Amino acid sequence: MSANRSARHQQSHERILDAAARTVRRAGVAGVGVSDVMKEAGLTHGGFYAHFASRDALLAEALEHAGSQSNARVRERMRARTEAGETPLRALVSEYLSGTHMEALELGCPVAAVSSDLQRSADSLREVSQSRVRGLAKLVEGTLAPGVPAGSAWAIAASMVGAIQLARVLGADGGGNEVLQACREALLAQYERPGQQA
Amino acid sequence: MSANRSARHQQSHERILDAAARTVRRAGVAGVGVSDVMKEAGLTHGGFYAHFASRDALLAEALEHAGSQSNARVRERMRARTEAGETPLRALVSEYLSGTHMEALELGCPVAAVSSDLQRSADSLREVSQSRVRGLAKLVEGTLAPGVPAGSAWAIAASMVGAIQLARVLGADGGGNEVLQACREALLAQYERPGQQA
DNA sequence: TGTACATCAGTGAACGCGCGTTCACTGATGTAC
DNA sequence: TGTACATCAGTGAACGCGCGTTCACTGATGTAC
Repeated sequence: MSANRSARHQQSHERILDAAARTVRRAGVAGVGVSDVMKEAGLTHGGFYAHFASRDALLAEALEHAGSQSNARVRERMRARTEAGETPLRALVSEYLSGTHMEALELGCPVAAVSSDLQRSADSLREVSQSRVRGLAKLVEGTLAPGVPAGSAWAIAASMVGAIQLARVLGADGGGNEVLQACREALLAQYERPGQQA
Repeated sequence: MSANRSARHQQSHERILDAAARTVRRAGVAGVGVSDVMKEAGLTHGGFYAHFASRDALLAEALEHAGSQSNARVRERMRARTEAGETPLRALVSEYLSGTHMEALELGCPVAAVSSDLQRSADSLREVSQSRVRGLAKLVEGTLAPGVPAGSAWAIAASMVGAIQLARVLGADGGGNEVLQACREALLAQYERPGQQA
């Protein structure tokens, strides 16, 4: 069959990465344990070093993975909204600042999930951290109405990241939804121009 | 002299708390080690449990301490600005989103420093986390111009927290200052009304 | 003022535990003839 | 098609280390007379 050794190896690699990408968002950078991740991937800890040079190397790949995964997820959900007539900005804001995203720590935006860790991340994570942050800004930039200065992308990205974090700290039953709503309204009031189309 | 045993004990307690409040912001919740904190307070690790029931108890007190410390610091710096004629909102935004605050992780706002940790904080930290977040919103609320809806405090707090985090990830030489500037401008454009006074 | 005693903040060795990492081994898979 | 061999992904015991926590002890400080 087509399943040569390399393919099996690669499948395991991806399962490990997937588990780590979920774990790092759920438990934070310090909460990623080699044994736990391997167990979640259906393996034992000993085989880890056939896949990654070190825990640090795993973390860097996992962050990258979480970022593109989450990006793809948001973009896809946005598409349904823009096709229904929402402006790109409204689609993004509605998805990113949704109750669903607030509760989906494990599958959500890694920048929001671990930004405090990234602030002080070791050299091995610095690069991927910055590229994830820039990726988020790029995502926002693509939704700006014409005439809105490009620097606004940073203001919007910052609002979204901060809002979902504060909302998560308060919890859904502690005022989190009100925080999200206030931020959605503020962003749309300031940056959405009526009549704009995808 | 007036230095009875209780007073000495209390002085040590405060030095430990101070060290922990700095450490938790610099290194994150997971980065707080009992031995290191005690060493930074000029003591050995063995004496720790005469001061705190557990590491968790220290963390809760340290967060509280960091919060009021940082709050007092911001309020004081704001006073100089409002006395010079700035609106309270501008004073807050200028201080919170300053390069100084970006670089002063250890003495800055603990919500911004450890919010990712707070999102998933254990039960022992949940309460103090939420009260710190609410405290930040209260600080913002006190600066709102008349007529601005109270819910805006959440939008502003979220923007500030997110902005300083993204700026820190990028670093001063990686675009962090631009992020701060974009956020300052966005917030003032949306919420500051000219002619308002402290 | 001086001596004997009680208090108690702080010391440092020791503990059990879980972590990241290593390594000799197993056993399933694919290849050669 | 069948047998012998090579490859290599994954296993699980073991390691050194640093962590949070405990505890018997020290020695400085304050009190009693």
